[in-house]
Amino acid sequence: MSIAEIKEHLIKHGVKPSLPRIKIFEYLISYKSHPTADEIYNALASELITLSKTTVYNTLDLFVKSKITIPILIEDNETRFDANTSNHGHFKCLRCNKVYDFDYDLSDHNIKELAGFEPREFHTYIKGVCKKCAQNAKD
Amino acid sequence: MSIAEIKEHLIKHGVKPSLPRIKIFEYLISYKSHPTADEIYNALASELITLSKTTVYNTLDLFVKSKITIPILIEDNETRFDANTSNHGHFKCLRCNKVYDFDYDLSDHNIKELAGFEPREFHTYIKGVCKKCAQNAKD
DNA sequence: GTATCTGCAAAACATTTGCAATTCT
DNA sequence: AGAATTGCAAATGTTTTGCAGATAC
Repeated sequence: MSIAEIKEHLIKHGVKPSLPRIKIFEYLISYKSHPTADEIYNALASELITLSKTTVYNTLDLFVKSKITIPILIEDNETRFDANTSNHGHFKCLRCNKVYDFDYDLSDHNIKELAGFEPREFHTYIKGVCKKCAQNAKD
Repeated sequence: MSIAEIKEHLIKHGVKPSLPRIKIFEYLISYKSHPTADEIYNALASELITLSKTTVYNTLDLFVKSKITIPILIEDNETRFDANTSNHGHFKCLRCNKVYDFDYDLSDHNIKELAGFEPREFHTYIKGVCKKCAQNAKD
């Protein structure tokens, strides 16, 4: 996604495309590392030298409310963020702590017990050991 | 589960059955409300008048390590706990904030993209509006 | 020129840590 | 006594809030 496309994307979802907002969104989509607010702040602070963590938090809150970013609650002491809002799963490696995406659309599965509930968001998380770490352990 | 059965359950999983531990575990299984550490503390403080939050946290950590309790990370500012360790899903109502269980065994579904990953824990969360709240909105 | 956006400093809140007191065997 | 458990007080770390200054339209 180019800067122009990011701007359009933000505007389409009612978010005024200020520089911090564009940069934060760009970071989310180009690194796909599901960063924390702190990681985003550290990554961008050298470029946006007046950036504050408050703005990072404000911006992420705005993105979540505007449905262009979803919070990933896979670890209890940190919230991670993902600009891929399509239904998919997250896999967290217990060794290297990286968070990977995987294709899985929970909403595709008809969960009979939900009868009566009106679902809005679907979240699928798996924890375990990733391929790389499992391989390293064997070496 | 009776007190005697709770004791046995704790011992079987390597947890010495002290009074705070028994009471905290009893609270988890009898209320099934997926309480936070704070809610557990408030519920038990009047009975166990010397109870501290540290002990609640220590005990919950011990339960999680001993695999007799799982942390529920459905909300970013709170960790909830569930003594039902079988694979199942959680539904959080965005209106009344209650967390409900539903039958869903993610591990039953063969997730092809996981090839190479070694899964250990499966978590399924859905947010939306529960039956009761949806009904009230119509009244 | 008014509304929005940004960012500093302080506050809030859940959780963790260090360590001393207590309990259990 | 010795080991494990408990609990107070302080620290930690993330996120939120109040408000003032900057920016945009």
